[in-house]
Amino acid sequence: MIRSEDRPVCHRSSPGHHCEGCSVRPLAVCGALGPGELERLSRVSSSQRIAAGSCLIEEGEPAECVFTVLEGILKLYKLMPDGRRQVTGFLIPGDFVGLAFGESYIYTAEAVVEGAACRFTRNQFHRMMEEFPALEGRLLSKVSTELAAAQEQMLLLGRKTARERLATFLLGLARRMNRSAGEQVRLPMGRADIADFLGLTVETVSRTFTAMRKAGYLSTVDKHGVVITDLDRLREAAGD
Amino acid sequence: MIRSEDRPVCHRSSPGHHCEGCSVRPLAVCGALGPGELERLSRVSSSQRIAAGSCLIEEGEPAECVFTVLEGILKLYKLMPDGRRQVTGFLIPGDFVGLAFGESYIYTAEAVVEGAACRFTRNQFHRMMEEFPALEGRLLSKVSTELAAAQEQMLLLGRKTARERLATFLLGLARRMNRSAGEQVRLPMGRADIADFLGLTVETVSRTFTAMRKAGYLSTVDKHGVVITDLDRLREAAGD
DNA sequence: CATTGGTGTTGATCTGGGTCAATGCGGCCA
DNA sequence: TGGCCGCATTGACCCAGATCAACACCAATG
Repeated sequence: MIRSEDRPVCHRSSPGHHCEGCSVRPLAVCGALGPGELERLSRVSSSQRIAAGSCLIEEGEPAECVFTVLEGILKLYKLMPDGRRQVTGFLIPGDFVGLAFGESYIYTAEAVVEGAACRFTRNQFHRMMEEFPALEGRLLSKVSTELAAAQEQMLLLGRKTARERLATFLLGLARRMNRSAGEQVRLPMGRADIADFLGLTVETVSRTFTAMRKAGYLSTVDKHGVVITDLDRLREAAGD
Repeated sequence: MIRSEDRPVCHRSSPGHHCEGCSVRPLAVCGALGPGELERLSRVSSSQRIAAGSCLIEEGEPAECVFTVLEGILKLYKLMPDGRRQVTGFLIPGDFVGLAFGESYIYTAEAVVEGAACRFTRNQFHRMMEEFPALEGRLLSKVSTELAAAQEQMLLLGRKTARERLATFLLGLARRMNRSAGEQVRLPMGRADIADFLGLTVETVSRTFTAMRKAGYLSTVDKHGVVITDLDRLREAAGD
């Protein structure tokens, strides 16, 4: 296991950037704002690169900032004292990070691949929400979507078999990445991350991939590429 | 298993009620509003009783209304086609029900014991939120809290042992009901509901209760009462 | 080009919790 | 007062997935 002192550190860049030209804005909470408001937003935000394997925020640390993912993939996870880990989700550009009701972050957000995020202090973001209720509305909608996904994941973790879990995961990923059957789905995360997301071990994930390959549901390209070759049967294997 | 056609039906009462006098308001989203605004709210809401075992909303049904729990306990759950069930949470007075981004409810809300709820149509509630952003703020805060609880539950379902799950559940319940060690915690739900919440079977829940009783962590009063007799060891058993 | 370390796969074995089945135990109604 | 009926508990056995161990496959490094 990688401990925090082994991980690369986030590089913090200067705030000289422009929200108007931001390509993820339509996807993000900031999509709620008009041109004049974006000017205000630009002044209170700053972008930063995130090296692969580095943590944007860490569970238990004081929650001072919130972020919008600009680029890359992040994984969110919680740890138990003995090292058991549960990945609670993967974030893609446009997603919001850092919601913490209380003083501290309740999960760690670690970059799976190199990326970037847009940072606000919680205070400034709060002020922006008070000033522009549309921002709060967008955030509510984002958080609600996340809650729905979390409930779906509880069903997966509480009641699905290993095969159903992996099938559900792959279908969800394909849908989220707008891939249809036949197209390649990229899995930027490693087997350990998938296992910790699905509540399984790496061995079981690996065996289940092999079983699905043999059953003809899918083929794997290299260790990060999957092609769904029989969508119906994969759907059936997902069980719901 | 109880199918919907066997269940009692919700009784719908008239809208003649007053938000000002509402005892759960301080806990609920409506706590955001002032006296004049409550007058408006009274006009678009109506209260209804919920018989034990009846469903306030059902997974897959068109999502027309949202609710605040006034009284009683509800369980939220999702079903798989073959009947496997995951309880995603229990609601107490002040909690909000019915968030559904999309056309349909994504879970069923069923009364564990007889209770009551305050109903709004989604449209009217939306209009109220646009008019009074503070309402949206309170809802965001409620939903964020629920999301945090859902992430905690993912850790439980994905990574904890049966003993850890039950210990975590009991500690959470005691905290939520403001009970300290030595006081009785009431479990209005049956073993099947607990099992479906913790991703276990009734047999395992029962065996784990027995093991904890024998180990001296707790004693059971009747089948719905639990007294935590050794808080430290129960905390230790929760593992985190 | 050999070496090493990180990641994935496969095999053998073990076990926590599931499954199946019997029994206990009130509460309720006739 | 006895006979259900709906839970909860307990016991015996089983199995999906965990654990432990070996090995394969690069990519990076000297």
